[in-house]
Amino acid sequence: MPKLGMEPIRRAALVKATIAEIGAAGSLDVTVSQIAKRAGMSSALAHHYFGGKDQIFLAAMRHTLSVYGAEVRGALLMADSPRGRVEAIVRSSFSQTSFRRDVVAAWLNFYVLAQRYDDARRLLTIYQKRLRSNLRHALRPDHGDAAGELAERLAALIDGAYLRQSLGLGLADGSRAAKLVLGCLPDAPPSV
Amino acid sequence: MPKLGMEPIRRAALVKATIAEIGAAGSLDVTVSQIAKRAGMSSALAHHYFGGKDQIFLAAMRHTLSVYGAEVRGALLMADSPRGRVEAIVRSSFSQTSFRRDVVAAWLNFYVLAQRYDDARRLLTIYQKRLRSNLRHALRPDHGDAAGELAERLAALIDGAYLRQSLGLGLADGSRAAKLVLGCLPDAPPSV
Amino acid sequence: MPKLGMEPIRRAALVKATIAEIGAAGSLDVTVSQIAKRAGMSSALAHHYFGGKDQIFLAAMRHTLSVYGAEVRGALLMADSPRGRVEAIVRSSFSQTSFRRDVVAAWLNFYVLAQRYDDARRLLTIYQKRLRSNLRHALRPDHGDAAGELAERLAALIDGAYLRQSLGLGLADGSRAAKLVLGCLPDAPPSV
Amino acid sequence: MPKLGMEPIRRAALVKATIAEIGAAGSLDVTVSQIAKRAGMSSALAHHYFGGKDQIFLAAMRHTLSVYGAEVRGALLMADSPRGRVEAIVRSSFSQTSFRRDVVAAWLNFYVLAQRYDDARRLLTIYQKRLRSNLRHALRPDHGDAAGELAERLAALIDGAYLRQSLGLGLADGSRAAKLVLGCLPDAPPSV
DNA sequence: AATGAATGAGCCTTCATTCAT
DNA sequence: AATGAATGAAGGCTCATTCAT
Repeated sequence: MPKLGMEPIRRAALVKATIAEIGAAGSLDVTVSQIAKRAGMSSALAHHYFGGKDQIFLAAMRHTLSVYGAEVRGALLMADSPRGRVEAIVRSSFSQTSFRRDVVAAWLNFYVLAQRYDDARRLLTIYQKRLRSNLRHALRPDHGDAAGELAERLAALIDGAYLRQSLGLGLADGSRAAKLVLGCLPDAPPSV
Repeated sequence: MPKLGMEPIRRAALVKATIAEIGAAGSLDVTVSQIAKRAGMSSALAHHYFGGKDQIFLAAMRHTLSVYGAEVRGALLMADSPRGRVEAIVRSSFSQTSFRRDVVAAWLNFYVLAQRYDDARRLLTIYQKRLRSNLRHALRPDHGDAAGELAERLAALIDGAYLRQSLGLGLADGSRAAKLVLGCLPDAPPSV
Repeated sequence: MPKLGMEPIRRAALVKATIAEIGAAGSLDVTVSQIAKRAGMSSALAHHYFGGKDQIFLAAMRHTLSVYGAEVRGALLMADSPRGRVEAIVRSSFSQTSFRRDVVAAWLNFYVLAQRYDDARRLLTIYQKRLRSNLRHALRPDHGDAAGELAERLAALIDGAYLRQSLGLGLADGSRAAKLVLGCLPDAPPSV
Repeated sequence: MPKLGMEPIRRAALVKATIAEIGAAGSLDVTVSQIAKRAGMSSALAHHYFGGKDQIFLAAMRHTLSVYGAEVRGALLMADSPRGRVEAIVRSSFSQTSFRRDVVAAWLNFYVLAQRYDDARRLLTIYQKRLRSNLRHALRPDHGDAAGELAERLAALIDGAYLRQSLGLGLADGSRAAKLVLGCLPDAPPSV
């Protein structure tokens, strides 16, 4: 029963299915047919809307990172102190949307994708830069010149926690992961 | 002209070639033929010695992690203070053998492998446990009860730095990465 | 906003687009979508009007051959001597409408089509017969019993020139091709 | 039962099967699997030896034209007069090896292939050039300056006869085709 | 009249793996 | 010890065709 304006619906379904499928397989060795099937359509249609497997992956990446970005921005709006802003960023990283098993597995594989496709690398690089930049700004008021290095460290810690989670070892609880990361900050601002 | 004792030589060549090939491709999408070719033999022989592709990958993982482990042990022998031991561990993680572009790429893909094969997961889990354990022991004298959490944090930082390196963003210089990680430690032992 | 009498317009557009597309591709490996796009409509509509790909091809063939046939008839009307009639036929074969690069490429592919579809073979067979018959009639007055063989030879020469043209080697100039063909005729009628 | 030195055997079998298959289908719409099956092997092996479909086609072309070329050269050796040399060339073109139904169908499709691949075009162009050159040389002694034009004409006639044969109309008998072509020559040398 | 939506079927190609030598 | 030969299985992608609107 074909209707009009199916495109965005189909694309969204495929993106969602892609993440789920990568998560389930734990790798990019996922067939377009599997993805399409999970999304409830034929593989031909998936090709029709995305043009190819790579672009499906790319779209899934973009989606994942943009959802994460939106979550960070949302959390930042709620924060009312520098320290609160830092915590908002870190907690967003371990929210229930982003720290789910399959999303983390997909995220890990995006790093693999980035080794092959410039587009993917660019996306991840931007994400890394933005994360550090957000942290730096939030850290500056309390930590001054140390903000840069601290941001770098927090960011690396976040990624490290993700990696651990991907092994299924972690910290299943996002809030414990957040605590581990935040513990890295000097209790009191360096000056004053 | 059959030669004697070729087996260990062939296996070593294949393991080395596997890491190089994964590094070059940036993913596990590497054919046995490619690996065998780089190792200077037929793909049939590679199968003969390892039984299958998965086992080649596993062997490459084992090799990488065991080299790393040996390096850590070696560095620990040289250290003469608790703090020195911590630094030894961290520095080993960023040594020129382990922090090379292709080795890091391979390492990243081992995490992907771990999603699929229990053997691989076990290897990585052991590595993670041993790393934390080593760090904990080295930290205990100076940091007491905080050692556990600090070890966790240092370990995550190391992995995070690797991830960054895999994007080619890093810290090409291992010593800078080490500094970043070590900076996480309280300058002075908590209790004096 | 349905329009009336669109059918002949659409069909004509599709036929024209088909020849152009075959000419551009140099083969029958042309998708219905390509044809439809060039004709400014959806592929579904092309199917609606023609029923299927084969029939689109057939229609393009019919059109090409019938245009050629019309041109020959027109030229014959102008001729006022037996020899003139022969020349008219030959010149029509190399007219600017028929001897264009893409039309020749399409024509070549019609021979391929004729290997597969009886309808196509029938069309080409009729064209061949008619060409020979026209030539024979025009040759009879001057060449008597030799007319049959001469007709056969002229017809083969024409096709040979087309084949050459399809390689892009030709005789880009149709008039030179005509001269080559006509040179085959004995300068003076055999008897008298 | 794998043996050594299979490559030339396999390649030859594939080339032969390709011509047969194209001949049977009447077009290039032939799958690698069909060809491989007829040649008694898997399609994977066909790819292994040729690298791809196009190259299989190219090889079939090369083979066909080189067999034809060899036949012409052989016939020329036997001829002992200029006129005999001309006849040798023409007769070779209609020999039982070259004028078979399937070979002619394949030959026709090579012209189609030439529209797409430069390599194919080059092959056919060379064949055309060589044919004309051979004819010119053989005609020169008897026909002097007219040799060029006569050669052109004979060559076109030969191709035209092939085209007719491809429709299944012809001249099933090669010797009648040869007679038709040779009849184009002035009975007596122009100057005596 | 016209089209976007949708799919089943099929093809080229790749690859891990096996086997006889 | 070592390899060329060989294949089954599978995947990405294309396309003619149909259908509901």
